[in-house]
Amino acid sequence: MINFKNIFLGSKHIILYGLLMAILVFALKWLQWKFLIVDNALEIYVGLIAVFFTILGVWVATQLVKPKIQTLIVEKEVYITQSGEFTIDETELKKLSLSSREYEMLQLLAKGYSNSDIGENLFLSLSTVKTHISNLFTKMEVKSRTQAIAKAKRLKIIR
Amino acid sequence: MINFKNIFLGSKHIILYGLLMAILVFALKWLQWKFLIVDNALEIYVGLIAVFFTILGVWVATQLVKPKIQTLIVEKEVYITQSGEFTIDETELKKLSLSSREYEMLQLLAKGYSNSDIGENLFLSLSTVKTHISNLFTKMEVKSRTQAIAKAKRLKIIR
DNA sequence: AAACCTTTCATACTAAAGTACCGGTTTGGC
DNA sequence: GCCAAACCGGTACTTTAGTATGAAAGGTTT
Repeated sequence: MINFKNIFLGSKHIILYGLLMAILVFALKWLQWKFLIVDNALEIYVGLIAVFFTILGVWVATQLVKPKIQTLIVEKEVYITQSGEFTIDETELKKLSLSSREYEMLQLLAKGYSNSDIGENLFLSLSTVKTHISNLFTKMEVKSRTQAIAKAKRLKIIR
Repeated sequence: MINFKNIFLGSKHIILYGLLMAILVFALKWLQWKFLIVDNALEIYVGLIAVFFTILGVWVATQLVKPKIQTLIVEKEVYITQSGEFTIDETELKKLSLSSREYEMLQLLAKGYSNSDIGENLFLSLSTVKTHISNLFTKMEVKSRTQAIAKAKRLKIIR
């Protein structure tokens, strides 16, 4: 996991700090100019003191400050075998955009019905059954009823 | 999870920093003014500078310290769909007394293979495949490949 | 109203599946 | 060695499946 905070503090922070120091120096210089209260030696001295004690502060802190604790939550996947409960994959089913008759054909196909069986069951002519099944195959991109059954089961669109 | 620290450092941090610097500048100016009049107190001035920058250094360091990562493992339940615990009904399979080739045919039938597909796969002639499948149908007491597939799945003799 | 999809049915045809019967080889058990 | 079963392959035939194309009725959407 990327720690944005570290990146921020690791590089930009230091740059920012340096810049602020530079600005401070210039600000002091400007103030010095403006108020003509001049004591260059003192400014340099104070600046060195500042830098030194800043570094000292950092060093002291790194030696004494307790390390921060960041909690990283890791999800461990526990697999639970769910017995039997079959659910139709509605997403996959909608993708195919089958008509109701076509889906009906598919269900009966999977039951092992022949074309004439289906016709007799749904009171349709053999021609009609063939037409529906042919269209079904086109939509499912298969070439035979057995392929249709295999694919339908794989996609979980029939039980 | 929202990291308040990032928000703080992201925008308010800079403002705070600026404010601190402004205060510092004015403080220095004030001190400079004061101790130019009260000359002997240079040590106090430098001391204050030292203290201030030490604190600043500590503060910077605490911001820079790399957080120690504590890993917390949380269990997440994942439901895996049926296939995990499918077992072939050996009893039903033995009842049919299929030969190894016949059973092989059945498995490929269920995959949606055509007779010629099977032939090419197993390096058998179409005639041989037909013979095996025909014998398979007789043993299974079915009349078509789709019926064979349906029955085989019902009896749980194929996956 | 026109365009589109679904459903129904038809004919004609090709491709594949399935049956029946045949011959031959191999393999494992008695 | 013999027998039964499995295995491999073939021919011939019937049946079923699948494709192509068209047509008509009904519903929905634009």
